[in-house]
Amino acid sequence: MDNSAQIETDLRAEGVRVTRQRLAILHVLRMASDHPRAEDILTRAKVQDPSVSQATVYRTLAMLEKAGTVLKNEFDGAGARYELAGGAHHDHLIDLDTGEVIEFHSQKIERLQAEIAAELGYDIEWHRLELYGRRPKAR
Amino acid sequence: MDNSAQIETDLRAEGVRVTRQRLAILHVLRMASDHPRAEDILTRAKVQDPSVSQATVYRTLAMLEKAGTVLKNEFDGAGARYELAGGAHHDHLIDLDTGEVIEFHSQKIERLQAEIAAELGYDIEWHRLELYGRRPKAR
DNA sequence: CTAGGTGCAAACTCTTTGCAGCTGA
DNA sequence: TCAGCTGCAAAGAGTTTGCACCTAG
Repeated sequence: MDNSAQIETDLRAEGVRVTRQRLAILHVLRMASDHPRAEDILTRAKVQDPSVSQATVYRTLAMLEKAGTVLKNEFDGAGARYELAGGAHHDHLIDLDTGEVIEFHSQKIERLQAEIAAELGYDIEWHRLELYGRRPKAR
Repeated sequence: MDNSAQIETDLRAEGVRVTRQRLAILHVLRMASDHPRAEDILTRAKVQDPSVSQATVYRTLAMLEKAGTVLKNEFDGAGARYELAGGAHHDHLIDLDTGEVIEFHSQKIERLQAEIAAELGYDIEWHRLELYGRRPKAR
């Protein structure tokens, strides 16, 4: 079954207009295998639609984030990095040498987090787990 | 034994000058039970020494961070928040209603993180774990 | 047709930096 | 003494916003 246009359908259902610019930005996010910054998204979106502006990229990303369609990450404090929320929840491992971002998931850690929060009297709404490491040099 | 001036001693040993401004900033960090932002630190430091400037706060925090004396956190993307590194390692639970930051530590989670990284072929250098939650309403 | 979206450029927030004068060791 | 530190103010980086025009539905 083809659900590649599901996001657009959902947006329309919420009364959000599906514009050329938004389609270009969504296309970029769908194609991205990295976690691009706003600037990267702008550059790539302009390929498909040169009229896209920086302001629209930021406004669209904010809109999609609020809608739960995209996730905003702040890995290194040098500007946010975005990804489509589509798949299963995951955390990130950032390679300190290459900057590469690896996604992973651990049900055990998720469970432990919930337990710890419960002990402190809290319900977790969301969380952020980032591991920063290096691939040991082969010798 | 009194080691309240250990940081100053260490800094001097590294050839770093212990100035009035730096003492004021260190004092603020030692007194803080919250995780103040640069702006808060400036305001509080000015009480003890009105000559402290914004530039010096940022320069001193950067210096202390590099020295491993302070930890820089970026909880909400609205400016970094600092704390003295002195104690044991811990992670943070942020109360979404009050903004309060609670520190916690779990040896189990630390261990799991290392295991996961190892499976992916990495050694963890450092990590960031933040839980965002709410205290369930009593009923 | 018209409410919502857009480009442009200016404004904002947080942080960094160049420079000339100051000061701790 | 004098290298390192400081305040000031200007510059940067990333993001947000006001406004007049545009366009999807």
